[in-house]
Amino acid sequence: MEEERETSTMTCLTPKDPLQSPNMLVSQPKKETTQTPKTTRGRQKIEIKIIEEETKRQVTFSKRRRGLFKKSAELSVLTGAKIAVITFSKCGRIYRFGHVDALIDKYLRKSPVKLEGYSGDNVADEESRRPWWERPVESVPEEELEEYMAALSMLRENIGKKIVAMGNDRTVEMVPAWPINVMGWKPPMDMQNLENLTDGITRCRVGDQNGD
Amino acid sequence: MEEERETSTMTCLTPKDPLQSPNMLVSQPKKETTQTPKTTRGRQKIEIKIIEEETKRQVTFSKRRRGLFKKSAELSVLTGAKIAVITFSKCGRIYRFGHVDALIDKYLRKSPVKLEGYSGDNVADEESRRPWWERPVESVPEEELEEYMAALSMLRENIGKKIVAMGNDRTVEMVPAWPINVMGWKPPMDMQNLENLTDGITRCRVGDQNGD
DNA sequence: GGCTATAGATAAGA
DNA sequence: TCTTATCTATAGCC
Repeated sequence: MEEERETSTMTCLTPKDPLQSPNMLVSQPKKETTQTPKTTRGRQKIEIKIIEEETKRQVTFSKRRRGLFKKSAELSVLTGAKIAVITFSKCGRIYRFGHVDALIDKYLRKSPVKLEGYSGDNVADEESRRPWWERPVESVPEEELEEYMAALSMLRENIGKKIVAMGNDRTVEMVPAWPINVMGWKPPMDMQNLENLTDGITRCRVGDQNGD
Repeated sequence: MEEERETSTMTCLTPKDPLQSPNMLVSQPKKETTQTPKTTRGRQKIEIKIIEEETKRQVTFSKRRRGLFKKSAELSVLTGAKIAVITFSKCGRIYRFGHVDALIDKYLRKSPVKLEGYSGDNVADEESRRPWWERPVESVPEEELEEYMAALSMLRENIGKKIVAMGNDRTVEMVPAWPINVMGWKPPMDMQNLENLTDGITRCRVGDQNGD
């Protein structure tokens, strides 16, 4: 892979291979003749760099975002992982995948509850490495916990709901019943469990079983 | 595409095509003969459903997560979008892509600053739909703003740094200088700008130019 | 981890 | 949007 088929590292519009006789389709016993009778150029290799052309960039963003979300959904279903994706398009439009709010929440909970006063990495005791909901309340400085939880629940509320309320600006909500709802791609029945993508809190502790 | 090549919707280990003469490689003028002399089965079509087998699932998670992150990086570079991906593997190990903390922060900022007292969706005035940093301070209830910002910066601090401090548990930090750092895939020079993935605040207002 | 061959994603063009 | 031809990701193995 990555075999550098040719020196197409400059532009990808090398003006060769001019598509002759555009009426021949597949299953043509193409030999080593230099001419390839095709109807289109097919997918061209592109350089991974900013696409300057406005229209082209939008098309690419749309296609690839769709692809990315589909991949996310597949990974999620195949492996049972919880996944969240947020994209900000170049001009601030937001697309989300997966129940981002719940995941962010979950994500934040994995952080140690101690904040400024956190003494460093030598806190190796199991206690601080557990998600807070499994931790005895006493092990946490009261004020911090309260503030933290308040912040969390506050933020959680907002993340999930308020974005939707902004539907009339350029922010786009991308969390339907189906994480992906692209045309021509209907999720198989097996993907129904994507619904629980971020439902509730998995009781699986940090370091409980094997890693993956 | 999606041509349902055969009824392989059950398992993917249909015991046919037993790999005969495994010494022939590519550029073989394969005709419509039923037998395909290959060295491997190649990629097999799989059903998108939970992979029960532990080992297999882990391998798939690893491969596909890598692919997902690569796709994310590409999308980001190609279109200039800011992207964050968080994955929780089945047993709580966290993988992040992109500067998630900054993006979450940015994401949160798009939410209306008013919290509990928020009067609903009828707040159509431009003011509330702008990111807060472009909003006159007077338009925001003082206490709320203060609390909100405090929470944000607090969380921001944590998200980025504390997770790293947990390196000795099963949580894995995936935000190197390079969003992707997979073996055999070295980012082209053009991808250097991934560094700024979430740097600073884009001055692009909501609804400023064209959407994408 | 690395290798093949195939499944799947997608750049161009219509 | 829809199609086509290619490029790229990855399932099954070692």
